[in-house]
Amino acid sequence: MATRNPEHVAEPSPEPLYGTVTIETVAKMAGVSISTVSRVLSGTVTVSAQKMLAVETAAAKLGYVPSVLAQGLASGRSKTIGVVTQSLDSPYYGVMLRGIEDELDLVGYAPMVLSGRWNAKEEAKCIEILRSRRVDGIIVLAGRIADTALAACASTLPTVVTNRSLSAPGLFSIDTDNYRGGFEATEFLIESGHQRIAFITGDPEHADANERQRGYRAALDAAGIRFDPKLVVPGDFHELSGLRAVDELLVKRIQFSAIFAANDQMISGAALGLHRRGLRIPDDISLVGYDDLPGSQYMLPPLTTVRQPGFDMGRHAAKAMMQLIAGETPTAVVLYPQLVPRESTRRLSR
Amino acid sequence: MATRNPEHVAEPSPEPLYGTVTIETVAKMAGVSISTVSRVLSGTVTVSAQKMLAVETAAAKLGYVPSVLAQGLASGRSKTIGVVTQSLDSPYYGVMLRGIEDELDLVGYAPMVLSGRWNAKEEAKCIEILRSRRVDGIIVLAGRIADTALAACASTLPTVVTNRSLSAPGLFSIDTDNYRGGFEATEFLIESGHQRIAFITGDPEHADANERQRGYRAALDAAGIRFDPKLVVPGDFHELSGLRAVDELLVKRIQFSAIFAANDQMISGAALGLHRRGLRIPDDISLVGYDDLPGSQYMLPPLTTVRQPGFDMGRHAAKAMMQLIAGETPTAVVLYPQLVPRESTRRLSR
DNA sequence: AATTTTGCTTGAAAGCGCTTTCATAACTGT
DNA sequence: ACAGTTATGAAAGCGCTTTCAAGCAAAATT
Repeated sequence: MATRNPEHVAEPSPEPLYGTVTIETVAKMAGVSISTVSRVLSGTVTVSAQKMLAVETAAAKLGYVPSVLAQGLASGRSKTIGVVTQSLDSPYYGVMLRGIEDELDLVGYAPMVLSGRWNAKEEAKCIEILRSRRVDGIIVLAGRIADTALAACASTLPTVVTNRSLSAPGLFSIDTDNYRGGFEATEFLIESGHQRIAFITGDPEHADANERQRGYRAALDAAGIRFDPKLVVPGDFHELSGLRAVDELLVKRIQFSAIFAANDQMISGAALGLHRRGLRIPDDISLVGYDDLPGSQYMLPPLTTVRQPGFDMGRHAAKAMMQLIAGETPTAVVLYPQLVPRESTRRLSR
Repeated sequence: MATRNPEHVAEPSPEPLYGTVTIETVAKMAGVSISTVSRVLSGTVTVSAQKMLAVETAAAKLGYVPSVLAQGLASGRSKTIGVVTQSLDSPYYGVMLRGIEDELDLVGYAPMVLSGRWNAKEEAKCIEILRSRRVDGIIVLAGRIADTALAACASTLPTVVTNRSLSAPGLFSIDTDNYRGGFEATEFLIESGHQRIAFITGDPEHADANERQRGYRAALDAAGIRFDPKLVVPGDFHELSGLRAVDELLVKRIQFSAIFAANDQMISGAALGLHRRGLRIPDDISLVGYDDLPGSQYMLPPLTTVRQPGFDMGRHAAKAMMQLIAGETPTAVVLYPQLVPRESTRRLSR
């Protein structure tokens, strides 16, 4: 909206170059001090309607975009929240990121997402980078970094961690009841008549995976089914480990009628493994996953799984972060996993 | 040359509080000026070995982490590249993000990823936000934003756009040959004996989707197969639209022996649609997708698809950005899509 | 009615933590 | 001894926020 009339323009700057227009430019054009411009923009202090209008007009005319960098330096708040995820292309964490982004967007914050590439060392590096960029807080999604390291981080910067439970000053953790999720999944299978239920574990470094396994075990106990360690096969959350797990089970000729895996991705691998051996789902083997990834309802057959409220967890993590920053104690919310029965399981009649 | 401090002993400072340790703290402890500290840290100018050591020791002892914010303000370079993606949980763009992150990491830059949520307006908003944060450049992944808007952006800030081809000053675009990918996928099907090949389109706002369709059409022509508009069903890149497309095809009783979709996600939906109707893959219908998402090799059956070098595209986009920032003209690279035959297609014997 | 108090708007100025001239001082070599 | 190098510190910003105190009009006091 810049006037092209040269006589009205003081500076011969027809194309307002970004980065060139500063608060001072606006102040001059509006005929006020930069303090006033700052006040109008932040809206913290009352400014006369007349000057307010002048400033707003000038800012609009110049296409003024305040430098968040400068604001951050001056105010000590960068309006940025660092987020450490496992991988930028992880479907599960992706959903959580969406929740975080949505929530932060609402309050004028932006996330800076870095990935730890599934190892604690990289995560620590991410945190260091985020620190150097003076983020106002850090959200760690799951994370393999040690609890102590996280607590140390929290002692100097508001920190929120998801998918695990621990407490420390300045630290807020948000988790779902993985034990319960594991229990319900297993229980569902048992109620459907399954007795020989294999379990593919997640990465033992992730507490949530272990909790799910504990739930599996407890459901077995509750039903009076003897726990058979041969039915538990290690996995690492990725598809390939699910495929391998099935191979192992089959090669060792271990009997089972159902598989419960600590996440959907591994079940997906397991499904392929079964397919390769000519076994059908759910006719021969029933499958239950964990997470309910966006793609899981499109698996063939659609996967019975335990839904993790990833999006909501992301939102809550971001909300908690804002509260932490405001000096409040975040309100603890309880998020429950929920079994979503679909078509990868069948009732065993015998 | 003598230390101003009679006793050159540093403060104990047992718990170095982040944000409290500034360049000045380091300078004092090392007994030099802040200029020297800055020079040691940036390594741009030679500093005597003695002072260098003193500075490095002090910095290490204090746990000094420079403020990238302040550096950015002072130097005009924020060391941050803005990235506009479609959605933070999109599997395809996720892979590209990984490529970008990896490459930027190498040169000390960090990405700030924002998502346009599949619409041009939000994308424009993202760009505005990134601008306000004074990013040194913007990478747009695909994007629905108008070419002109992108060109305008590029005129004031180094810009790289993927998955589409256009040129403007300060703008670099990197794309794969979608026409060719579409052609090869279709050709593969034709060579396997298929004649009635349905096509599920992508979002017409994305140029790459249209190119793939053009390739489909061309392959048909090349083989002398009459193009039947009834075989082309609209999609929007998401799974559900693939499911709906199959429904439509089936309800209308249109004959076809294969489906080629503009991306893997839609094929996944289509597969479910076929499954629901009792049709088997590839026995009854052959399927070819596009992208080769991480999960596609675990589909049941594993999907024949056209691999997009997403990771490499991300890397090259980031590399090009660095060149743009350095004032160089990015070296154009050609990335080719590649057909990956798997098990969702079968040879038609007749 | 005259004067003091209160409350509000406003500009000047001091940073925030760095980079980057610029000028000075300390060394070279000839 | 004089120009030519270097290493170094002082100081001027970068674009904002945020005291601080001044200015001033309205309200309260005498």
